[in-house]
Amino acid sequence: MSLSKISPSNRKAEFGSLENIYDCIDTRESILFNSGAGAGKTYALIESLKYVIRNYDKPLKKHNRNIICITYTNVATNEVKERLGNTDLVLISTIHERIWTLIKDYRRELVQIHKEKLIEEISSLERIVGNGKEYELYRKLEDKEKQHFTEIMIENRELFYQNINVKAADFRLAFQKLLNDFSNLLSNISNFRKTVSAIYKIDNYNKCLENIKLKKPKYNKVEYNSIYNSDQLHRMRISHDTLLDYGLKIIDKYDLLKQIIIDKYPFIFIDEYQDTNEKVVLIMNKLDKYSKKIGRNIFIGYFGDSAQNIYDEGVGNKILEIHSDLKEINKEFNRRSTKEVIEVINKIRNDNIVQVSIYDDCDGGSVKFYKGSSENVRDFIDKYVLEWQVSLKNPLHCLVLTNKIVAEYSGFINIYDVFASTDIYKGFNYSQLNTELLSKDLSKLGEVPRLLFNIVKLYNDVSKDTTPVIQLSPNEYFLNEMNFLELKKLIRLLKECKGSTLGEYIKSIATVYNKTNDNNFKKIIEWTFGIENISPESIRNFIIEKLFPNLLEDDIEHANTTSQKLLDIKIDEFELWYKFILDKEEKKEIYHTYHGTKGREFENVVIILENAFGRNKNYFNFFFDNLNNFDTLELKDKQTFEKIKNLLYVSCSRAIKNLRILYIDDISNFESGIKGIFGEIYSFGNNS
DNA sequence: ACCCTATTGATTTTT
DNA sequence: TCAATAGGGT
Repeated sequence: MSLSKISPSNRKAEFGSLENIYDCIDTRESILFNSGAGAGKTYALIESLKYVIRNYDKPLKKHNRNIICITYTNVATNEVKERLGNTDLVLISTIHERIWTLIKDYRRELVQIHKEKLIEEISSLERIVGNGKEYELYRKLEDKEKQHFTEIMIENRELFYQNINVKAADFRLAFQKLLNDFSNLLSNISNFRKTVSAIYKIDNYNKCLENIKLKKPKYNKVEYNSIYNSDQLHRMRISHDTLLDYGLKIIDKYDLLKQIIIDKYPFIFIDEYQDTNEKVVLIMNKLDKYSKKIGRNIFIGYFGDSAQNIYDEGVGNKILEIHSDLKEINKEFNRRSTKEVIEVINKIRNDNIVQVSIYDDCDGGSVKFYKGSSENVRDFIDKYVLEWQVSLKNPLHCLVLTNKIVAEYSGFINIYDVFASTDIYKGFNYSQLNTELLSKDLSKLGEVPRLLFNIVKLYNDVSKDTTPVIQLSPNEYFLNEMNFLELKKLIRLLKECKGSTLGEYIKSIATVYNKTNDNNFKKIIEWTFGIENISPESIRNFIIEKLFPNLLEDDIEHANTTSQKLLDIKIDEFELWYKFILDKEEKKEIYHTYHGTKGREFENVVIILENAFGRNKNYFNFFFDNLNNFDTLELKDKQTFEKIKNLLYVSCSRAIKNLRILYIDDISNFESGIKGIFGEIYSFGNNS
């Protein structure tokens, strides 16, 4: 077995970097702990938390104080909780949850900040309408005409939203009569939509301000709910970014709040600092500086790696400009990968952190770079499934760029495509699709995906005899009440439901449901579907209603065929999807997006690389092309370069032992850049 | 054939 | 939001 022997001197050196942190904790000197991929950053974080618990337990408890630990994702929160063990001294959560608990009781102050935000938004919208080219036609109207037009549009909101996704010609048709006096405004529909949206927003915000002023119920508090991805300011609802915004504002504004936080939470730890929002760092900086001003002590520890900053919002290496006077501690050991992998990832990051393995027995891995084409991808993966003798327990992990490709290779592209063609997920809401259909955080599932999840769960649980019956039930109490005979009858009924497609399965369930008088069965089915009237039609209507809100007569056919397509998909495909989001795939090769692998590690990794990413047709080739002339690039290009570098670094550093890269575009223009990092370039497939 | 404008369709990730 | 394309006008 390799990667197991640590020499005493390395062990001592590693402990040394921990001791550096401990010293800073004792002197309350805030730190920036930087370590490369696989350095055991989370380990250092956990050990630091344990150190604080060990040494400050009594005084903290005596004054009812806590340690705060902030992570970037819910998954990471759970991991830290698990690894740290049970303690009520440390409050572990995501930044959003923490900030919200800190500020939510300051209702009046939040409403005040909300009012200021609304006023700010109104004037910013008015500025945009006053200057933007898209609003020119509206701007040219006389004041009276503007008012008239605004009145018409506000009266016909529903019609507007019904037509929000229709093609330009149909949109024009829908509004032609209504806007006879303003037909020139309809010359460009996208501009028209933009203008009207701005008008609606301004109107909403003004009405909201009015309601706050009149002290109407529901307008006396601001709400944050993590399932919304965007603000609904006029409904007093804020989303993730605005929460941080309000947090920063309220902490900036009220010294008393700063003091309370400093008093109650003298130790704050932040995991993956590089991807946390700038505003969080601004908040921490304010707390740090204020604590010094009033002569208190607070320790803030940032743990992360600026070379792994892959999200645009993340603060990255700007952190030192925002939060000054941080003591930097670097850790250069790698406790994840073989030396062959480490050598390559060091070349990618190419900065002051040059990792060495902590293990004496760190060889035995391999890295190879192949050129090929998109037709070769399957063969390439198959080759390594065989060659590396991967198993269900130790599968091959394949990194691709988009969720769509993940869905395709994982075997549920039909599901993905059907959802992508529905009204609520196409166009503007496209990004919502990945959240609501593919998120492994089940609380994020959309309404229809949740319904499908429940149905497939039932199917899966019933077909597997090993599933404890208890899991089928809405609550344990209800099943505990059942006697053996009832239980047997229930299981028999559940097994009667069959079908090879989703539609057939639903039909079969509905048939049994309407035939039987077994209340236990009925309860389970009602709980699964979340509705009381169970019939193929009612389920179908539910799906259509949710996927096509504001349905127009003309589009009913499209909605019908789309929902039929969904119902015609094989249950087997839904099972693949179900196991994918549960992270319980029973396959020898498992697909991820590059971004989705953050913080994880796999023994064998294949990366499918290409030029394009998102809208950018020249992404990864841009990186390899400019490896040697980074200094000559413009600022913006430099930032792009760093982002690509970080993404490549994150993906390649997931590998523990073996790493293969297949580049599926022509690389002849930047071969030397690739060779500089990966060494020899091999050919795969027939285009050599 | 060319120019300009309008329309359409495509995208990573997290809270 | 933005780039590619379709379409209309000359």
